[in-house]
Amino acid sequence: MSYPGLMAIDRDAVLKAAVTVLSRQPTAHLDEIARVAGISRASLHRIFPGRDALIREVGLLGLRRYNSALDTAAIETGDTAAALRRLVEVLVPDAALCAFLAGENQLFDDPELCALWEEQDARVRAFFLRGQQEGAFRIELPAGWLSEAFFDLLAGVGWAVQDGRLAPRDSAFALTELFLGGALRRSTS
Amino acid sequence: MSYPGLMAIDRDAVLKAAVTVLSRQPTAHLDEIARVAGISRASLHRIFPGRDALIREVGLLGLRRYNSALDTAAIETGDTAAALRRLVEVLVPDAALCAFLAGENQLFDDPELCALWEEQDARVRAFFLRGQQEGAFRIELPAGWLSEAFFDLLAGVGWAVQDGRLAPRDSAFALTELFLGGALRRSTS
DNA sequence: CTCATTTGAGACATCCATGTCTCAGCTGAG
DNA sequence: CTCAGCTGAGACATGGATGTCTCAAATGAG
Repeated sequence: MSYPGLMAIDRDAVLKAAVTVLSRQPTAHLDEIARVAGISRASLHRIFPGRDALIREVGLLGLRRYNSALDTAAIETGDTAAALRRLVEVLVPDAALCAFLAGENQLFDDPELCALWEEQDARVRAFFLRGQQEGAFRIELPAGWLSEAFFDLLAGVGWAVQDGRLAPRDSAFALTELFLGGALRRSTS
Repeated sequence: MSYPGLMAIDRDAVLKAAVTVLSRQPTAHLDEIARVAGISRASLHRIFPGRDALIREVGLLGLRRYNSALDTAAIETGDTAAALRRLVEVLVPDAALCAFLAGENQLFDDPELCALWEEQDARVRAFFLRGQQEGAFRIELPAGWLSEAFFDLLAGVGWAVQDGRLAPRDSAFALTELFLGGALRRSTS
């Protein structure tokens, strides 16, 4: 007998494969995605009704992961700089997923996804605003820009890691240090 | 009588329109690009043989602008931090073009474009390496990562400005300050 | 083993963007 | 005005990805 849960397992594996392919090549064919996922195009169609549905699911997965990362890092709690370091640690493994989100602007035509994103982005903006009010983050830079730039760098980490230009081991450090401390060396003379 | 130069004028205007559309929606139809450019699809096809040719031209334009920006900013000359500030000033007006480049990974299938990019990226990497050796940039962060992160942030500026989330007037400051100084406020207590 | 279920390979049909063509209208030089 | 050339609108063909189907092979429970 087959139980409905079986497909759920496949779904996750397929979604993961889809992220791998789509984050680099948003226009990749379904054949390619199916190949990387190790299933046939027919089975891919059995799991997801069509391309749009697949893309949407990947987007939803990304937003859910991002949101749960905000929870796990407890960004509303305690020192904001420390919270950001936690957030990076949690988020870096899903950097490719965020890279996909960053590159797929068309995805926000969907009202539900758009609303979800807006909600989460507001949360991150509020986080940076709190950090500014508490004196941790610079006030010359708009909180909205900090939020967006952080996400852009996260996506950049995702691309760099996938292409082998950045070691996964170093990615969290590279992101945290550059974003928080900047490229400029502090004069220690 | 018509002179060959006339089409060159149209080319630039069309390319500019194409950048506007494609940087946000890489899969935009030619009809949409033609509409934004204010010409018919037929004329668009008269200027560029096809979609691939158009995309390629936009990519080439981006690479050329990026390269000439490196020249204009004279990144091989003098203080590296000051050079980076100059580079940002020169590059920010073309941020949308860089956003297009950042999102169009498939573009580097073309050997010529790929070689051009590699050449320019090496130049930027050398710039950051020089800055590190001169004590201006932090040595904990790989020069390659600095180069890539800079470009990612530049693309982020392009997207943010196009969507009205960042004022063009503030974009150079936002980019320079975040990249060089980071988000963390220096303790002045 | 037996049978129900699932999967994969392939053959279609369909849709849509692209590429090509024609022709009428406009423009600008003479 | 006259005419050559450019442009836009639209029709049409084409190609390629997608969506749907069938059937044989593999799987796996009993």
